[in-house]
Amino acid sequence: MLALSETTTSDYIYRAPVSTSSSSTRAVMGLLAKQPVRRLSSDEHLFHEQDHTRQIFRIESGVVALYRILGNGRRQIMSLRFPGDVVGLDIGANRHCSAVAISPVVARSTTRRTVDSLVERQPQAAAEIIDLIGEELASTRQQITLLNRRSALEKLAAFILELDRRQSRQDLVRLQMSRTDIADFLGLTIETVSRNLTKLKLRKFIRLPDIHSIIILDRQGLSDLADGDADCD
Amino acid sequence: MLALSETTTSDYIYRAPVSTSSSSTRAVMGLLAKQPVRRLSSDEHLFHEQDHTRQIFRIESGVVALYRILGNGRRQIMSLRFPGDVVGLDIGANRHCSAVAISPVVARSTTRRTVDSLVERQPQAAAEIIDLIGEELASTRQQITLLNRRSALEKLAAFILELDRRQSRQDLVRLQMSRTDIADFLGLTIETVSRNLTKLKLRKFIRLPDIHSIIILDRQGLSDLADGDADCD
DNA sequence: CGAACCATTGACCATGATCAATGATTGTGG
DNA sequence: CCACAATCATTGATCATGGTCAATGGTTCG
Repeated sequence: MLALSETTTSDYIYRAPVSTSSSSTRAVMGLLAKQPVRRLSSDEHLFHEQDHTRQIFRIESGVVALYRILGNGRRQIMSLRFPGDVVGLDIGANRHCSAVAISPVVARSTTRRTVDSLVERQPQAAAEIIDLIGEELASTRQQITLLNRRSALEKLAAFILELDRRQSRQDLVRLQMSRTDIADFLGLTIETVSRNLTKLKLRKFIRLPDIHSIIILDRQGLSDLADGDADCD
Repeated sequence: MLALSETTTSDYIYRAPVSTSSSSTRAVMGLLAKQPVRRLSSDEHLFHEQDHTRQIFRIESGVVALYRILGNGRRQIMSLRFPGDVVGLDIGANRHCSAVAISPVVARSTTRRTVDSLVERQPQAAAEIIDLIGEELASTRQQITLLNRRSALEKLAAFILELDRRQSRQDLVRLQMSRTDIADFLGLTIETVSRNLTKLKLRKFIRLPDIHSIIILDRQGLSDLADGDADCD
């Protein structure tokens, strides 16, 4: 989905956040930074739900979706992971979710084993892992508040702002994914996504210069919507 | 998890699961087990969203809700924690959610500082913490699949089965919480909860001997509903 | 016994899913 | 390079689920 030649440089490339947060060493991140890059094309899997062994990835560019297939056959995207994010750390017994590139992705990866032995040599690295999983937990909780009891319009407003935040762009948001991906992430249908994007456009909150781009015109308006402080429908 | 043969009195008390899973030492759990018990009554908070310091609890009996207040004033319960579960480990920067007892609760608690110094002395304890947070992550993801794209009836069926699993009862499920709590957990209104409970009753999937108890009559039927394999509406 | 709270039930309505048709964009082979 | 196919996005019409408002019933506590 989505061509995207990274030739034209960073226009389509999310930037890795400077340095996420808090504490600890950067031992695990440092380890990952030394790995060779690996390129995945759209729809290529990082790992599957049922995999026993699981590699650990750090995303350099592109978007990765963590998803699960529900009983009714629907795909629920639990989390979107962007450049700078680590994917696959949530190991242990069975974490049952799959990871797939929903845009061309560049990532560096290592094995669980390597990370484990790193922790053995540098016990403080465990604190970093705890931080990283904690971030994933926070993002998953955020997803719950995004999904629940919010109208389609509110979900989309929040989604656009989140993308913008992650891309550290001022106005131009690159979607880098299909309407289906957005729908599966927000728990909507593609029709509803489409309708509410045009609704945001009609309200002059955004412009849609092309199908994979959004220009934010009224950040405050979007923000009010996303927070549920909306004045009306 | 489970087995539970308790007698008399504790009819309303969940038992802690024997030993959750997998790996590592039980150093943190051991530390918690040595703490004095603390009793909280319904609606008493373990901690608030904005708290800086945060204690770490192990629930002995009762139910704790992790929740957040959304912009529209609604309460979203992100996670229900039962006996044997640890609450408050998801520290780090700001995890922004509050924890409240929604039934009388008995818990043991310690401070973050104590756990940290334990990890300093026994680095392997970090692996246990990673496991515990990983469990919380898994449960939060489970909550997403429960919330999203499921009908009210499906949510309730899944909820009842989950409670049953946690109480290791065969047929009798003690709710130990109000309809409002259930609604805030499932992302529904109390009216919808009520209506769909009676719908399950009419279909002979459950009985409702009293307002805080459910008797499972057709586990397979509930299971089919919860998995979305349902035959019809 | 009455008051307060919680749960149930009903009537109505709005949001979003579904079904269906049309447009737009991309990819492929002649 | 164009034509066709295939995929994806948009828009419309209809309907069902669940939210809201409102009234009633049941339980508990003073």
